[in-house]
Amino acid sequence: MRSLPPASTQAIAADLIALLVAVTAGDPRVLTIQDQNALPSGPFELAHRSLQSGLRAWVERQTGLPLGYVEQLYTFADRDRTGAADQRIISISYLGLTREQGLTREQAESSQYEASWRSWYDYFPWEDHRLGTPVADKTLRSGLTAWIAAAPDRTTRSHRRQRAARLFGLDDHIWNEELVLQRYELMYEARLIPEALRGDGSPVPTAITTSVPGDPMILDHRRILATGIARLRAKIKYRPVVFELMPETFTLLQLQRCVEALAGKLVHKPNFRRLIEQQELVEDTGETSQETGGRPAKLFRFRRVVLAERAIAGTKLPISGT
Amino acid sequence: MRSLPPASTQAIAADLIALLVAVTAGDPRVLTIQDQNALPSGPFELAHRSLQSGLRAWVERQTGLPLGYVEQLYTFADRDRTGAADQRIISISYLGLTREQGLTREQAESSQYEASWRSWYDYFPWEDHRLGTPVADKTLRSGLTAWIAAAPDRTTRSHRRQRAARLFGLDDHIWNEELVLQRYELMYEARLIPEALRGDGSPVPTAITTSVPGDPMILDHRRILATGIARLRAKIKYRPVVFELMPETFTLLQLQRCVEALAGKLVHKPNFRRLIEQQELVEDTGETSQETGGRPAKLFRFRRVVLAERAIAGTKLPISGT
DNA sequence: GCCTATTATACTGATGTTGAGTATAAGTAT
DNA sequence: ATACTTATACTCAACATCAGTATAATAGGC
Repeated sequence: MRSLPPASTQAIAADLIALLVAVTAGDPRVLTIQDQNALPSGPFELAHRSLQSGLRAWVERQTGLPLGYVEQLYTFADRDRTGAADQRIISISYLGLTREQGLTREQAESSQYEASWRSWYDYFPWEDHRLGTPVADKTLRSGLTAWIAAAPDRTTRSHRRQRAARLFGLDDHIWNEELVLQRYELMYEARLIPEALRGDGSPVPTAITTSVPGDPMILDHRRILATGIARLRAKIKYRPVVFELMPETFTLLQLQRCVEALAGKLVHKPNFRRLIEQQELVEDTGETSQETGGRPAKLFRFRRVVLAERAIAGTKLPISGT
Repeated sequence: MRSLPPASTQAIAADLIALLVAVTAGDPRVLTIQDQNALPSGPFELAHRSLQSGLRAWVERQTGLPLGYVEQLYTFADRDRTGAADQRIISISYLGLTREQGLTREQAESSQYEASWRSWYDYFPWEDHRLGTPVADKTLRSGLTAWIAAAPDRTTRSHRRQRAARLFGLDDHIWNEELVLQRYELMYEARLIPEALRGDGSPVPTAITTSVPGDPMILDHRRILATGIARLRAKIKYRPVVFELMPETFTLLQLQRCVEALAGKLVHKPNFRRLIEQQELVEDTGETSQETGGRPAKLFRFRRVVLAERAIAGTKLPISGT
């Protein structure tokens, strides 16, 4: 077994990739650059104290966004993810939660990289189940069916059918909104998305491929996005991170809409309110909002103390399996 | 905002650190090298297809261990974690589950690095609550008390008291076995562990420091171990990963002891069995084990199919908050 | 043969959580 | 005024969880 450090002295470089999420107008959005098909990335420099501080410094300087919550997502270094074969880039991806606003003048005016916010459902239309099963499903389904039918033998076919059914909530399986990455991976295997067709010379089933909606991204950025969505959908259930995405004060329905936007499905209103109140996550500001079109709603504020209280204990949000 | 790759071409190297876990004789153990205070690490080479395949190849070749489950833990690159200031090592840590056996001859005979299995409670004695609150607690508690008392002002003191109470289950707080990392970080801040005293020239409260039990490790390896323990303790509750640590056949009590070893606390037997059976995680082999000293116990086998079935749906284990 | 230690198995009840439905209050648009 | 929208407050059944108890089957020591 090898001894300690003697680290390899090869041509390796490190990049930080930022997945910045905000929720605006009931839409979960990600910050993109370059014709809106790439995630912003920055170099990891020796000057940085740590990976996270490197990311924070770089993002806040360049965008002026208030980065509340930041967490490491995943580290990638697959050989085939970058074109060059002799050099290797390690990409450490981070998920950051913020609010869509306050892009610096510099940022807003510079159209060089065309930084802009885009709904993550532009890239994953099949992940939005708020209005029932999305339209994408019809073409997606035929793609899946073709993939299942194309299996070499009976058992493989059966396995594929099972897997597709479980992941996409077919037959009597229920839709599980957390399986974003697994669904993406299945579609990659099934070559239903353009990314799968890069680099190797195997036949391209254009008929299927071109028909499945959802914009692709460069390299494996869409995969990183899938990872982030999955992580966030899981996290909001046991950590009070949603509030990083909310304005200072908000109504309970706004909060609910935000959660629904992230989860991609609707929640039961009375239960949602019960859970929020039971856990004392918010406090009444005494003010009301009349912009709702109906009875004025109380405005609440996040009780910042719970961050200290439950850095530990955790939280619950009612996103059920139905 | 920066464009895409232009990755920095600085002196950066990448290392893979392996946290290999097995459970033997009711003890959760980790593979260590170098006088048993370091985790094995290997280089990340250009030849490797991906990070995970690099780790797998390297571990299995050198140790002959059957690596079942492998997952990425965390990526570190803090400046102060390595001695050298001008070079930067990115360490990607992985958690691997295996069984303690089948170390290759080469491995077993080579005493060069003295690879050996050690109980993770050697490094974290305060994490084992199977026999009630561990003895470590007395010295640990006085350390915490000193840290609380040393706070500069009243509010800080109150916060420290709160935090310590919640993390270590003092007063009427319950012990949460998942907070391994947070406890380690508190102790680091409170300078109750030797690692905290490296590198900077601040005063050393030897009286306290030397009295808190638990072996230190080199660099930030003990922190990585804490991260891994926390991850595993969380994971066994919703993923059937325990079985990677079990022999082919086992009794329900053996399984329970394994879970208890990992969680560091005892579980309620009837409830444990009910949950295991309800979920159909195991199947009867028809054989029994008489090595228990009592009534022969049925031998069970893990139903490998559930890996396919619930790569998705998840699993439950009864590790309660009491 | 009896006692004890060990495990297997079955049941019970209190408590808490969850999903879903209903009723009433307070505003706005027509 | 009326309808429509949203806010807020309850209720209820189904289910899961925690904890405790009782009984049966086997081995080993005395």
